[in-house]
Amino acid sequence: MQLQMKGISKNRTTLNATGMRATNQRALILDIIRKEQGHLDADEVYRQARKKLPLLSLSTVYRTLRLFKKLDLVEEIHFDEAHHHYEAKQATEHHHLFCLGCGKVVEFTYPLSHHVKRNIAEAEDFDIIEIEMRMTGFCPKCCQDRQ
Amino acid sequence: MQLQMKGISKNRTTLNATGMRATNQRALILDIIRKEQGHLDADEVYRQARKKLPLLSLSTVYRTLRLFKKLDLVEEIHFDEAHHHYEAKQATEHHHLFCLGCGKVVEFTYPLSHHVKRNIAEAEDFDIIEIEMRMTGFCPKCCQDRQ
DNA sequence: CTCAGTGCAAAAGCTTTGCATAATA
DNA sequence: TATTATGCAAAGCTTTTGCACTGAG
Repeated sequence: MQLQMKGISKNRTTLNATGMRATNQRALILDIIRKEQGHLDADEVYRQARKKLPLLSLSTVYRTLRLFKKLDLVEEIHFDEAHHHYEAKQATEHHHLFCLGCGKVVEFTYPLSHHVKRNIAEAEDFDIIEIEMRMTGFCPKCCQDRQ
Repeated sequence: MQLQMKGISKNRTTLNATGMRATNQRALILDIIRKEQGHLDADEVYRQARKKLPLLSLSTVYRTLRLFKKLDLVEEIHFDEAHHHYEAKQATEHHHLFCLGCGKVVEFTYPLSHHVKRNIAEAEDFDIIEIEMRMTGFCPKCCQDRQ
């Protein structure tokens, strides 16, 4: 069986390039995460994916997300909530603003990496792989509502 | 029943000041988090606390940590692991380095807040409450081991 | 054809909740 | 004494795992 959807075949190529098997499930999940602007958690990926692959199991979603994370295809973000959120790995470094009022997530770029990586890594003799800056606060709308 | 331990009575004062009841459980948990340098998770707090209060229940630990977080007595940190870690609220802004090899956590200070808070908050019209920078990588020892 | 990947169901964490009891103010 | 907090047990969520079956290479 071959799925014929926009972007899917490109994803198959991506998957093949990593040496792992390009299954429909994996291609679809990668497609969903790449198309989606937001920051999906496992269950949201699952619900979206089942529209096209109704037999898909939640375990496969978890296994796939874990795999993608290891392969650096997706990034795991840690909000206040106990569970994880995922987004497609992007070229440009960006960070997250989390609104305590409405839960909205805003992405912003900030040239932190080069500067901090050099300074902190030297200071601490650490080999830095990743930087994640998470800011919480209130978005304009919620600022108003609180007054 | 009154516990007589170093620091506990001071914690009772802290607790009373917030308007909530100063129970032995709360005083002890606050004491443990304040004395501990590391970043304890709920279960670690529980195990330590039971040495002195053997009947303490894990639910109380969770309820207390949630309360302390709301009262701004502790800070919740998000590592890769799915569960939360807690540390006593500190005056100086600091961030965390997490070693992917051995799991060690290093704290470091970096004057990020003032600069970023101003710049990003303006850019995004957000009212920033908190900044958390989390870096992952390999500590000196694990760097060596990997070669 | 072979082995990696999947679905299902069950288990394993972590965290929250309901309720009777105990302790604080 | 009037609430508030606790302990226990049970439930709720998110995530992982075992195993037989399916499908990609």
